[in-house]
Amino acid sequence: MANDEGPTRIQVKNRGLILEAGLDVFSTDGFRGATLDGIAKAAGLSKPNVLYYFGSKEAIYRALLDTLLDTWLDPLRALDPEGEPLEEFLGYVRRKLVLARDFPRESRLFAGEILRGAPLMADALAGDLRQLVDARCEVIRAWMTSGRLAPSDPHHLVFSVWALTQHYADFEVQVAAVLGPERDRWAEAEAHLVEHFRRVLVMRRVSHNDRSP
Amino acid sequence: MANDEGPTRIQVKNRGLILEAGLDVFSTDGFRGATLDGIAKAAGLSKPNVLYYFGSKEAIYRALLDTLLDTWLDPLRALDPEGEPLEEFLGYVRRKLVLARDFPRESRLFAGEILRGAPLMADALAGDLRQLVDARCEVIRAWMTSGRLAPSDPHHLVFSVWALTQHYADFEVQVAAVLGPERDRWAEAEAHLVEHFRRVLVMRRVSHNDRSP
DNA sequence: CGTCCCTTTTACCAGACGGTCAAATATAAC
DNA sequence: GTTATATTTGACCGTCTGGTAAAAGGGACG
Repeated sequence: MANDEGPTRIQVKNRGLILEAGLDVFSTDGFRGATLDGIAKAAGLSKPNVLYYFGSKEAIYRALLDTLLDTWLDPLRALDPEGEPLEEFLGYVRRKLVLARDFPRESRLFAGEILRGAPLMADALAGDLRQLVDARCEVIRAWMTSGRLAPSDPHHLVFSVWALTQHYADFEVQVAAVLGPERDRWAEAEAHLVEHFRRVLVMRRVSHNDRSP
Repeated sequence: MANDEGPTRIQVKNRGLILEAGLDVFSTDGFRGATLDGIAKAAGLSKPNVLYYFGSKEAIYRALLDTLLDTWLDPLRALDPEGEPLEEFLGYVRRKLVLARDFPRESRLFAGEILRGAPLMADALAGDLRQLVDARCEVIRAWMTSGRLAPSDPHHLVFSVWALTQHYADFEVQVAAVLGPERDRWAEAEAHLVEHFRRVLVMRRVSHNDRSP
């Protein structure tokens, strides 16, 4: 395996199989709930063979988390300071929702890690994540102070995007149980969220009797 | 233990200790991640002694879940069809947020169970939960059709309350990492959520140029 | 004091789990 | 085909885990 010319075809294939299987198992059972035997079976390999590619169960989990945060933050990263504020933000919401819809296992893996106190991600959260969020929040704040978006706390606004989009992936069984099998959860969610954030962010003309009965 | 006169004082005390310890351990480690030894140690009892009160690890977990859903739905149940719609709904949001703030372990326990596909709660979700939600959604829908709340899908509106309030409990480490230690997460969250839902729900006068540049 | 029942502990088990090791097998290079 | 290396396997180990059995405390009541 110590090789000058990078990974073999077989290595690429099997590492991929293992990561895929690991994503399946870790996202449904959590780190402690997952077993090497389970991952090995899901990958179609023997347990020692899995350990030949990843030295330990934790190594597989870490490898998954490493790529995860980056992908997960792409929609926020893509928020363009030069664009039209409202459409830019709604685009962010849509991209985040698409991510949740197309990669629910990744969403649940991430959720499980955070839920348990992020033992392996604390650094990334306080580092890369916080930096990116702070930077984008400054952009949003500028949009607000220039009167192009209704004012509110940018950080909590971002939290609300995370919460609302990931809810549909992380708590899918609950959403499905309440809505029933016929309704198209994801289509409804997109319509609802876009309208929601439109109402939250569109500037309205000040009207002294808006809140009177 | 088969007794005519209900549980002994000592039974009440120890069952309480075990449930409290179980809540601690299950909410941070999940069902599979939790161990009887861990629960026993947290409760200050020996493992067989724990099993004397609850026949199995799963029995402790079930006992916790059984009481959980009811408490968790109280704020929604308390929504009064006769009240003033907007304040009634905002009151619901506040009560739900207080619950998340004061009982984060319960929130995480619930989140973990749903995240893993709700193997022990599927019935409750499709039964009691769905019934209550459907009923309250009818109330909200009536408020909307009578023009006292801005129209939107009541079910997704309820989801958004769940998502936004529980986010602050379930992903507390992430919120804390991004906001830093100084800011008062819960106070800010309340202000932000109340304003958020106000904007979403307050009827605005129709204005043909609201969305024009 | 003795008896009954509730409670607690000590010792233990069978299976699961993460991981190791050496041998066997496949693959590529010459 | 031979050799060197990469891959795969079966057997195994120490530990952890949920759960059991039986016997030892302990308190209320006669």
